[in-house]
Parts: sequence; structure tokens; C-alpha cells
Amino acid sequence: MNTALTNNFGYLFEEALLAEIETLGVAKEFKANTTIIEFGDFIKSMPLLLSGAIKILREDDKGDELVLYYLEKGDTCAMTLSCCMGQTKSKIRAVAETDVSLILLPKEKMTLWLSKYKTWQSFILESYHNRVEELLEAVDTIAFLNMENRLFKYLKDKAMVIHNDELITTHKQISEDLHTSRVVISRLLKKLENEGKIKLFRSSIKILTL
DNA sequence: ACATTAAGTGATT
DNA sequence: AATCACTTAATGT
Repeated sequence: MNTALTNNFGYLFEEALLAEIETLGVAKEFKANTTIIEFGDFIKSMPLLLSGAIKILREDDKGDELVLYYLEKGDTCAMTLSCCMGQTKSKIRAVAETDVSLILLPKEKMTLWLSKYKTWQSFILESYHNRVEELLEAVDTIAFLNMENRLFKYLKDKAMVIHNDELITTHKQISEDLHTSRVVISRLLKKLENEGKIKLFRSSIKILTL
């Protein structure tokens, strides 16, 4: 039996369902910073996250992007769910934030399992619920927080999902995630450093107050 | 040594 | 908060 699977989902799913996942699922690995789902991709299978973190981004027609939320171990991609139901293309981009291992489930089984396994049904519903919550949080952040707070929240979120207060990233990358300019990020980061909240290095940032 | 990339800064809108 | 123009510093070849 796949130990990574039972570790993350064993307490959630019944034996029969775990066995089905085991036989039908395909294990996959992604290195940090590789794209898992590209904007416009057709989704043919649904991922269960075993380890690592995935960054979910929205992208406009100009290629400008914006971070929506992060997925962590034990999560699934809600976007995939809605894509599986309809026959639509992905409206988001998924990038591995850290090294990621996941299990791909054939989408055909998704609806069948909903009626067959009660644990699956609650998992999907709860997952949807969590994603909606996170989406609302993202909207609030964008609408009501100024850039400085938004940036600091972004840094804390990022440190959270990778379980590390040393962020290996550049001002440019952050500005793209937050959909602003690099200069603005540099200035705000400097300000946060002066406030003693972070420490800046070349190509990395250390969070001091978590 | 030279080119490239990351980051810092003043001025302007 | 965004953009421009320019500088400085670190890194790669």
C-alpha cells in the first residue's frame, strides 16, 4: 500500500476507496517551479496532492498573472473539479511552488465515486468549500488591503506553505505574482525591512515576524 | 574582463 | 502605485 497515500488520505477515505485510488491513480512528481497545468489546458485527470505546495494563478489575455491561492498536501484542485464536470479548458495556471508529488485520478470516476463513497463526497464538498473561502480571502486582500500589507501577507503565506522562513525568490517574481511593478516591490520590501519584519538578501528574503 | 541579472534610487505622472 | 531612467552590486561565462 502506498504509504504517502495512506498518510495523507488514510483517515479520510475508507479502505475500498483507497484501494481504488491505488489501482487507478497514477503517481507523478513535479520539480519546484515547473508548470503543472497551463492556462487553456484540457483537464483529463484530477490531482490529489501528497506533498509539496502548488501556486494557483489567474492569467489574463495579455499574459499578466495574479496569485489566487496555494494548495497544500491533502488538497485537490477545485478548478479541475469544475473542468471535469463541464468540458471546459483550464482557466488557471498551476505552478509547483516546491517539489510536488501527487496522484492523478481519471476524471471518469469522479462523479461515480460521489454516490459510491460517502467519504469521497464529503472530501469533494469540503474541498470546494475551502477553495471558495480562499478565493474570497484573495478577493478581500486585493480589494481592501494596500500593497504593503498585501505584499507582507504574500510573504507570510509563501513561508507558510513551504514551511520555511527563507524565501528564495526575486523582487521581479514577486511583482509578477502580485501583478505590480518590480520597483514598487523593491521599495515596499525595503520599508518592511526597516520596520524589522524581514531581512533582504540577493535572491532571497527572510521573514522575521511570523 | 565582460555580460547578465538583481536590486536601489530620484524624479515624474 | 506605476513608469522611466539610471546606478550599483552580485553572479555567471
